[in-house]
Amino acid sequence: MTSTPATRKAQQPREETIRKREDILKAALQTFGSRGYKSGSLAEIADQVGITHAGVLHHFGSKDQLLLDVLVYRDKTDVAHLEGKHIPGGRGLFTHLVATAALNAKRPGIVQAYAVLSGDSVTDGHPAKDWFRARYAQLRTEVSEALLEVCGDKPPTQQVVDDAAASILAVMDGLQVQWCLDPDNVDLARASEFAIEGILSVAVASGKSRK
Amino acid sequence: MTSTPATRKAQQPREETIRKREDILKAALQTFGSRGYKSGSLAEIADQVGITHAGVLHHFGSKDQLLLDVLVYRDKTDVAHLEGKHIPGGRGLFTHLVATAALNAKRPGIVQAYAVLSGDSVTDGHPAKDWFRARYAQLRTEVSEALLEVCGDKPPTQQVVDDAAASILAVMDGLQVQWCLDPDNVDLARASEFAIEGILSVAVASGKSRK
DNA sequence: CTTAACTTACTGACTCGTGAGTAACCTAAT
DNA sequence: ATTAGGTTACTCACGAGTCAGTAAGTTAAG
Repeated sequence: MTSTPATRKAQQPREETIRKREDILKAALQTFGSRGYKSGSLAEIADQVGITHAGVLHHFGSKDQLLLDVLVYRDKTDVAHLEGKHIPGGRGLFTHLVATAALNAKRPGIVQAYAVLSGDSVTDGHPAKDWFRARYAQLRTEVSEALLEVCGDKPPTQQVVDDAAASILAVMDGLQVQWCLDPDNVDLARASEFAIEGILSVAVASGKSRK
Repeated sequence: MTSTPATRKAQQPREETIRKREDILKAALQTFGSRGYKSGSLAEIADQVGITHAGVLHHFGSKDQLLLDVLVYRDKTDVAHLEGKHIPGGRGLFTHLVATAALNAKRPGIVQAYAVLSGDSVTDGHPAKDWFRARYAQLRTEVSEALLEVCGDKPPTQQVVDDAAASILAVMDGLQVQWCLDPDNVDLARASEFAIEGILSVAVASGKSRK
């Protein structure tokens, strides 16, 4: 099985193939994002890149695997357009989140995909449940750390930090759902900024007022 | 065709039938809530109440219609256990929301159903999209009105009211998703209370500080 | 009160469509 | 010559909706 031959180099696929795979990932994000995982068919994805559904399976092995690959691809490209490789910490994280919300208001497809797939992931036996759990756990940690940094030597209780971190992510996600359903009556960018800054200030204040 | 005989009264279905229909609705909420709309099959629902999928269709006509009926049923029972028939206004609304969050932490099934179905609803052509849109619109209005009432004669701007209302609903929904994925690391009740009170206080303060 | 006419609440069997995965084969590049 | 990147042609499974029939109840007439 694991006969990875040391003599043979890992055999990177051809340039063209890499591009093709990326095309498939884009198409899959589009399809899963707008129809959901179960309803999004391999055939529809394959169509978009001009091959058959069996061709897609050739590259990704199974539908489940494709979904997982789509998710990491989506994350990778999302971080990619940041100049530095990594998300900032401290106050910068929160301005970054606000900026992301503003950016998102201009790419409904991405927002819909996230709303659909994160909701999807809480169904029983969903293939991406672990992925989403881990992702949220990591995001909460990052936000918590940034929050502590902002508070300096007057940190709030651990509970407040945890609640604030979860709440900030929650409000962003929840607003995206409402915005997808009713874009004319929800101002995604503005409401996100209001809520993030609000929760942040309450959390920071909670630290300052401790004796 | 339209020979509705005036002589015959509208013929309410039998007691037993009403109970059966309710059983089906409960089963459907369970199934759609845990598997999603597309994956939840009529056969699985029918099994739970000891009939066949054709029997379910006899009562509800189509799967789409069943989903819609499930949603109104769920809302109805949710409000039912409130002593007064209607949700309170003013400050009471917010304590009610906090109480609901605490209650929800004890009924994971309901929470999962809501998380799954609201996410589901933003997919293209989803049968319950309009229903959810209308529901959120109404909830936002109710929260906005309650917020204005709390602020008294020093109301914030309309924008702040709108943003706060959407944010409060959003944070509740978002926390539910995170809690479904990772109940050990998210305290649904506590975080909901923190966020609701926090957003509320920021909004109220925003009104007071206006000149 | 009984019987006939009708309705309700189903079942079982079927159709029609869809969709993932597989296997065999083809073709072009290395 | 071999492998990567496909295609065509399947299979197998599932799921919604239709339909004919049936058993049980309901209503009205004699």
